Amino acid sequence: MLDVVYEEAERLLRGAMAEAGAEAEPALQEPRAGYGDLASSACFTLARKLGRAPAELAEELAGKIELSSARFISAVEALNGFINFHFNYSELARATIERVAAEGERYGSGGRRGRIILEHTSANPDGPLHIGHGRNAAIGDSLARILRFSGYEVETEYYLNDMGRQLAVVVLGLRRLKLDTSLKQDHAIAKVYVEASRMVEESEELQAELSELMRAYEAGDESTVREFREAAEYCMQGIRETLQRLGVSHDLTVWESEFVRSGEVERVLERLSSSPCARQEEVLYLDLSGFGIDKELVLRRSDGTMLYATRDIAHHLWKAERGRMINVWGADHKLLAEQLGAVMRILGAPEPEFVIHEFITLPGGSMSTRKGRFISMDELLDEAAARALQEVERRRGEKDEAFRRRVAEQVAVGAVRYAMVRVAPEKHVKFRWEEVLDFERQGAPFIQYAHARACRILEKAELPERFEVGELSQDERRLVKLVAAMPVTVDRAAEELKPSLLAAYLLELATAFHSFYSSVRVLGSESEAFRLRLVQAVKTALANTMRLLGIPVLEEM
RNA sequence: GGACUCGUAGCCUAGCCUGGACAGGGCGUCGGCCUUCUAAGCCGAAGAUCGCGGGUUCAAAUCCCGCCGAGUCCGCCA
Repeated sequence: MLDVVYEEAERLLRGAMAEAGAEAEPALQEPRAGYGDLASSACFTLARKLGRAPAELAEELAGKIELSSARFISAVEALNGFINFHFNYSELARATIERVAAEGERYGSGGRRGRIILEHTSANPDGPLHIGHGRNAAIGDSLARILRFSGYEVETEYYLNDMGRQLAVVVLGLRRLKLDTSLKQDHAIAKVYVEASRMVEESEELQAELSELMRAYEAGDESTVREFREAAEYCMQGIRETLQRLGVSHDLTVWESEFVRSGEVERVLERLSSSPCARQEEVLYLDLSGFGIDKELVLRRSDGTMLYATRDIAHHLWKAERGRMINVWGADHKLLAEQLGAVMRILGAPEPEFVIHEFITLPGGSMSTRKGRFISMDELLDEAAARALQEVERRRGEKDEAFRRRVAEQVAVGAVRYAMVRVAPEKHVKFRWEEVLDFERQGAPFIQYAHARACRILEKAELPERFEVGELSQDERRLVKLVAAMPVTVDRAAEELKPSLLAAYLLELATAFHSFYSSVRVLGSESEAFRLRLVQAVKTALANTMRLLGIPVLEEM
């Protein structure tokens, strides 16, 4: 809705500039509080160009703006060299409320076109997802939801690294250790992995067996392949369970080994070996210094076997056929991301886009599945749910246990997902239990509560067809503007691949709603009809945006 | 040592790409608000040399250079 208002302001401003013979970009921006609803700093640019004072120009242009044709802009003023626009809130309120009502669950969706293959999570099948993987999954899944809502056809992919040393260690461990079937599958695998890693470290014999195992798997030895697949699948069952709990799913699981077995990796090597960047010494490698990457990229070992990066090139060539590639990767893969981009350019293929996130570290340092030093997502969710349950019991003791458990779980999932996505991905996070588990802070529960409050008002009255828009309060204007801003915010999040924008948006909308809720009554008030419709619109905007971040939408809590 | 990312009040964070009006929030602290739609809420107060130093500009948290601190990577690992 706000896009229409922006266009109108731009049209008015351009008209005035044309009349004054002073052309410049409209430079529209969100003003600071107290300076209207929309501002333009175009006069500063013009001032330089024309050698005049910004304030004087702003006065002149503001005077030339013709408001008679405007629908959503009601006033314009010049101040400190800025041109400030004021919205016609009764008009904007009516248009917004009607549009939200008409579009319902689709409000905020866009008409973008194209196919995207989005890779995220992709944790090694050697144990449960830890909180670092959780960050990846939350960002990736939110992006998938956002991009779909924007109109793209999105295919999400879990790239399964089955050719690494990790899975081989697990397989070796399974040959001589008892699998603890009392544990959740991924945790049972982790236990084997930790123990087997230690054993391998201490025994040269086992190291030899491990190398042999990896060779046999790459060669496609039938029984070895079965062992690897079974081990990986067993672990993946546990991982998928956790992801499901978080509301995360993948359309495809792509096994790294497929590209070796299909011969794609071999073909990639042939194509690359004729590149001017290719060097064949004991190993085949690419000199990528022409792309600003000093580190050479080894493609084939002296024993003829391939490396992870080589297989990933084949993987990306396959993906390139399916659509625009977006990868959500951890910061440890930054160099590989750059190298991959360069190689795709060499091959004349489209380059993947990356959303790189920094690490979550524990007080003692970074996490390691191999050393058993990590906090799993299961642990985090259980802890969050237990803590949420205490809160629900304290507040809603009168409700039955099923209700309390369901709400606690949904609050926990929302809190965890929100916490993972609200911080910009490039920020390094130091994990502290108190921060994730503190529901007193603004976060998902605060947002879920705003939605529940809206529901409780709406369930007590019929939604009126007709409504009068009178003079709006400060809170009502804020709500109208925010609801109207939802589609442009979603569109920006999709464009910039930033789910965190929606996290910030939700917080603002929930804050405005809580403030509105405490300052005025809806039911029984003079403007009941309008307020009911406004609450309905806020509820829709909240719910639609919450779904994009995978935050459970609660009617009651 | 080199490359990349981050550095905003006691703590966490937005804004930085696309430079503009007194740097937004939250936690914590202090003080108020439950006989009316759920107080997981609301209202108010105090709290910031935007890491440091230089430069560009009418204007710098934002752009450029240098330095310091933190994280990550720099394997014929994945």
